[in-house]
Amino acid sequence: MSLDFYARDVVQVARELIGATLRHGECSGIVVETEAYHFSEAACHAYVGRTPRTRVLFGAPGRAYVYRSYGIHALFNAVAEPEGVGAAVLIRALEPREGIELMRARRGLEALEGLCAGPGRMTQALGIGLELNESPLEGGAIELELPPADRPQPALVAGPRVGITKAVELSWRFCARSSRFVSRPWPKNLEAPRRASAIGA
DNA sequence: CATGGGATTGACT
DNA sequence: GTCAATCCCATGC
Repeated sequence: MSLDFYARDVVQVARELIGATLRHGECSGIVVETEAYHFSEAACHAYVGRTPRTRVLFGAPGRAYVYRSYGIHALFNAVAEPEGVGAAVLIRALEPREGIELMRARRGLEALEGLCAGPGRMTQALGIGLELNESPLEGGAIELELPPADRPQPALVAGPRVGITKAVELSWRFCARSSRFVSRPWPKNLEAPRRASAIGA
């Protein structure tokens, strides 16, 4: 997947990453849930500008942004937008594909549906830690591969992002519509995903 | 240098 | 439904 893919509108990248394959070591899965974050809105870490923490968000697209959440969990993002624009796509859930027994061992859980259903659970299942911050998403320890061009893109639903208190009005969370591997049940009133860029919407 | 707040999860009432 | 765990880092004094 070329850098050009990531150097675009982060909301569009978040949509198109649904269906991609995320791989680390022997474990892999299909991305079924993403969220977009852009420096122009307050829920994004890059909202505060360039700091030691957010430097990677403003850096080259197509790299990993991995940070510690609540002192406990590692959350994995793909840096998007051209260099100089702070933005990233949070990968929140996978449909497990390879290395499932290793994922089960790491998670202490048998059920497929629970292995990668949530951003902290997913990184635990795949063994992604903070040391992978800034690593490239192609040719490095972590690989993010777009689905083959002949596979139709799955139907998406969009809704508000999970676990934030600012910029809650943005529908920048995307899920594969019928997937049972998403991090939480979808709200009752489904919202059709927006076609155009939602930056500033 | 002290403080406060999380892009969460799992255990518990 | 509620709540604690746990630590990095941005902020303010």
